[in-house]
Amino acid sequence: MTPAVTRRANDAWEALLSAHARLIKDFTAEDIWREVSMREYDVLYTLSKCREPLRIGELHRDVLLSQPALSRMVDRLAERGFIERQPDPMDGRGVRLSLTDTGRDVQRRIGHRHARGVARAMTARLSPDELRQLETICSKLAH
Amino acid sequence: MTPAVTRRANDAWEALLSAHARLIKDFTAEDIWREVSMREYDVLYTLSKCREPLRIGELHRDVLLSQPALSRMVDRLAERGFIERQPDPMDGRGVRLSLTDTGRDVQRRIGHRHARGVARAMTARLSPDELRQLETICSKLAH
DNA sequence: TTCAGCTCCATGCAAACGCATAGAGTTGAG
DNA sequence: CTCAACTCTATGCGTTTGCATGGAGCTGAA
Repeated sequence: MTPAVTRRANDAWEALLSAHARLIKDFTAEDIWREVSMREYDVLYTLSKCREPLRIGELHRDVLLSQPALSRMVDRLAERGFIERQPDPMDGRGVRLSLTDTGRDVQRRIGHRHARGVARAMTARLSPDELRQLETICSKLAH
Repeated sequence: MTPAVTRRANDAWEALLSAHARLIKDFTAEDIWREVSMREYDVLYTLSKCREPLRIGELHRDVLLSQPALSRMVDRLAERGFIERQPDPMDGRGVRLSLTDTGRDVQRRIGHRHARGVARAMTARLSPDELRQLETICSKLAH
């Protein structure tokens, strides 16, 4: 690997990091996180994408939290009536998580408002073509 | 804004978020964070880029931490001898931060190893052209 | 010059985090 | 069948975080 490519890779990572930080700050500043924090929303959103109940371990692959932190967040969200924990009939160690009706409702409501903020921020800075490129490239990075 | 563009914007953001989470996890797993955590490194790195001492407020623009959290992280890093706080002669409220020699040394050492990990991860998934596109697009998002 | 309003950083405090580890359940070699 | 090794989730504990706020210093209109 040439020094030039190494340099380019690091510049790209630094830019990604800056973009992420900037956008997270912008989105956090939006006044829609009264019911759930952005991190909690992330969990609800991930669950909303799956028809079948998710194991905590599977959820952990998508969420940037340690397993214990995620376990406790699930505690709180269950306590508040947003998600439901059920023992996994296939595996006595496991837990199956699903949204409650309330949880699904909250996710949809917050999600709708959040999505508008995301669209506003992204389209203000990028062309449709750039949006497509970004998604393609980031998808490669994620897998 | 058409629904299709809104959709595209949200897909791009979701991909960016996934890529970020995945890479952060990968980099965190690297065995180079004995002396400083990745978040602490981020502060040292930001300071290393600036010739003149930085104000905490300026640092705060680059780092994804609340102002109080950053203030305390600076405390700890100063306590450990990595950075130096000096009163700002121009502004009695302000503090000017700079790396100590030790801090600069640690930043360089960790930075070198980290950069190799970054290059490895990024070039394994993206072509040089994609790296360039990613940097261009993310730079637009960051400003 | 004064002082109300602002900016900057630090601190009190409760919530949330990560690391290490425990406990319960699964799996596969013998 | 047995049991050592492994997987999955939860818990103990010290650290770090964010929110609310405090105190000191700046600034500009009166």
